[in-house]
This record gives sequence, structure tokens and C-alpha cells, in this order.
Amino acid sequence: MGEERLGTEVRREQIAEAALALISERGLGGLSVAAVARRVGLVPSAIYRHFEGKEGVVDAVVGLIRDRLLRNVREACTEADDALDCLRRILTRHVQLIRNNVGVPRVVFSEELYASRPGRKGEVHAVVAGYLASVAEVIRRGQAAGCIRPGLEPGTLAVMFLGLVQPSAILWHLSDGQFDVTKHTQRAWEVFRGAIEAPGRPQPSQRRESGSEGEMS
Amino acid sequence: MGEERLGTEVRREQIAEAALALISERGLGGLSVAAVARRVGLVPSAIYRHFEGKEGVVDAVVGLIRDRLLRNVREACTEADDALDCLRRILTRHVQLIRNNVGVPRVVFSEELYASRPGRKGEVHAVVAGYLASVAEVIRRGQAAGCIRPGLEPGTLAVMFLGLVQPSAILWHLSDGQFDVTKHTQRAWEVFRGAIEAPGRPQPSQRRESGSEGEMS
DNA sequence: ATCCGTTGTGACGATACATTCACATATTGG
DNA sequence: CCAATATGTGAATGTATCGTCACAACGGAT
Repeated sequence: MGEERLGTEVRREQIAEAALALISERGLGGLSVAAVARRVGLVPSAIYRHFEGKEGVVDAVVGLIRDRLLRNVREACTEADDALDCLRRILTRHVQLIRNNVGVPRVVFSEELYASRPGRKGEVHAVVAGYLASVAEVIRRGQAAGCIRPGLEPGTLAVMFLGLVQPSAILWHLSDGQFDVTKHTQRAWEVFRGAIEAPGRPQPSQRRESGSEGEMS
Repeated sequence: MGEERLGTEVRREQIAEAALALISERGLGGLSVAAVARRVGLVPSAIYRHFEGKEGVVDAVVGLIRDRLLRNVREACTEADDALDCLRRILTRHVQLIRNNVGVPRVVFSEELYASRPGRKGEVHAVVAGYLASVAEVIRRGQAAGCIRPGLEPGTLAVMFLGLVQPSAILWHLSDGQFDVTKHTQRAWEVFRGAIEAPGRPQPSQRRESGSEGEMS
């Protein structure tokens, strides 16, 4: 059809992204080499020029997810010095990521992807653990700087932080976009911040550009 | 094989439970009528004596999930008067439910189940919304009783409450049971409680049997 | 210009699965 | 006891999908 010849590196990226998009739109069951091929404008057998097979494609999807998750944290951290500000930015990005790719939680929760290739579960676990470790590191930094209450396990807070996004994602997905993720995230963040912010000490750094600063009813 | 003749009501229950268990163990892709049949000790075609087809089985699974979720809230609420105590109990039960049935979040997040039968998404949404409404009602009750801070949207808190469980479930699942869900839930609950508990007023009801009461490092 | 590796195509086989049907056997009511 | 119904079985059909293979066309290196 298109028969537009491209390098295998480009194709591999296209294929991985197409696969993640398909998982997001139709679920894991909608991920077939045929569907992936159609989405990239190829014929099914052409996929095997760039990947060993379906498993290889899935591996690439996992890699894609890892890259995007970690990029979020990295970029958010370079944008802000204050730990709380940094967390806030990670949160926003994370919500955006999940909104655009419901496939991410689906891959993480999946078992069929793990059953077909042992070891993959460990890889995904490492991805999530790495993400949590980064968040925990930000929190630790905040505690050292005095803007986050000490005496709270950074690991626990990191997991809770993750929990700020997940249910929103579910509701947004189930309600076909009706649920206002942005508004909920703002409110939930305020509550969470209230729980972890160091008391008394209105943190030394400037609070610019934060948006909703007041209480919300 | 077994050829043990049973009433269709019993079979329907057995089949629904087998299906949910299969989803929990092998993912949605592992849900085939053949697998379900094998697990109940039947031959594939026998399933059609009790259900219209695979879709019917999935419907029964959704019903099963709804029943179990709502039963949790109902039972927890009859066990405690204090709203916070009640929430605590719902949390514990919910964690237990997810631990025993990873299939629950998987069904909720799935899209393939929704694509195959339009309307199912709405049903699942209603289930989750109903669950959240129940939790929000408990929170509202707590606010009226003065043990939960007013000025916090009950709906927001209910969604956050759901977020206390979800990431734990993921980690527990990914780590093959290494992650200590119970411990994390306790700690997360303490943080959450600190965020929503009415200040100053050490709530009127007695705080018996609560476990870790003090700070945690 | 030509040769060879790379990328893409179409046909094909193998496997798994959902569903149907004809048949067998247990249970129950008359 | 007998018929009717409910439940279970095994074979068979149709479809979707993964993967392979032989062949074609494009592109760069010699």
C-alpha cells in the first residue's frame, strides 16, 4: 500500500507508539500485530522485519512507558527547586500522561503480558519502583530543606502520591471524559499538601505561578 | 468427566467466580470459556447451558464485583459508629478484596470488555460511582458529627480514599507479594486521617482497637 | 550500472477460541 | 414406571491471530 520505505529505527519507534496507542484505545485484547501494522500503514508480516514477534513489540512498549515516566520526573525537577513545587509539577505531568495513555495503567495491571514472558513482570516492577524512588528522593530533599514534615516515611508518601492520580484516571476513563480530572487533582493535591507540609514554617522559597492558592469549599 | 449434575443457579455462581479468579490469575486474555469450564470441572459447551455466551459470563463477573464492593461498605458501616473508624474498616476490607482478586482493578481498567458490549462501561461506572457515593456519605456523616474537618469536599476525599488502596495493589501485584500492603496501608491511613480529622476536637467516640496510634518514623 | 542487503508484500499453515448441534444421561413430576 | 426436562458430552464449524516463507522493489556500495 503505502510502501514507503523507512529505516528500522524509525519503524521500531512508530510500531511501539502504535502499540501503546492501541492498548490505550482498545485494551490489551486489541493489540494484534495486524492492528499495529494497519496503524503504521504496513502489512502484518512487515512487523517481523523490525521485531522478533509480538513479544518484542510489547517489550518496546514497556520501554516507552519507562522513558515517559522518568522523563516526567526529570523535567519537572529541572523546572522547580522547591520540593513541593516539584511534586506538584510531577503530578500534573503524570495526570496528563495517563490521560493521553490509559494503556499505561493497563500494562502495569496486566497479567497476560507477564505470563507470556517471565521476567517482564520484574522489569515493570523495576520501572515503577524507579519512579517511586525518584519521587521519594524529591520528598527527602523537601524534608531536608524543611518544607516537608519530617517523621513521615518518604516511601509511604511516594506511594500515596501515586494514589492521587490513579483513581482519577479510572473515573475519567469510566465516565468517558466527564469526570474533571484537573479539578479533582487540584483539590486532592491541596489536601495532600496540607498533610505533608511542614507546619508553621511557610516555606522559604517563593510560591510563584501555583494557581489555586486559597481554600476550596 | 466429573459429570456431577448441579442446578443452574449453583453453576452460574461457580462459573462467575471461576471467571473472576481466572482474570485475577491470568489476566483478561486468560479468560476463555474453555478455561472457565475446566476450572469448574465441565466441558466448554456446558457453559452454554447456563449462560448465553462469554459476554453473559462477563456480565456475571461485573455483578459479582458490584456485590462484593458494596458488601464491604455495608458490613463495615454496621460494625462501627464513628465515621473515621468506619472508613478505616472499609479500607482494610477493600485491601483484602483487591489482594484476593486482582481481577477487580483489571476489569475496571479494561477496555476490551467495554468494546465488546456497549453499555457495560456505564454499568461499571455506576458500580464505582455507587461505591464512591457510599464512602462520601460516610465522610459527610463524619463531618456532621464533627470528627472530620468541614470545608473538604466529601467527593474529593472519597476518591482520595480509593487512592489509598490502588497503588498498594499494583506494587503488591508487581512485587509478587513482597510489598507489605498491610504496613503501607496503616501508614498511609495515618497520614490521610491526619489530613481530614477535625483539629482540636479529639473525637467524642472511643478509639478502641485501632492498632498503631503513635507517630511512625 | 550492477550487486546485495534491507524493507515491504501476499499467500499460507498452525493454533486457539467461541459457538452450535446431535446425542447421552440424570432428575423430577405424573 | 415413563415421559419430559435439565444438564452434560463430544464432534464439528467458522473466525481471528501469530508466525513463516518465497518473492518483489528500493537504495546504497563497489
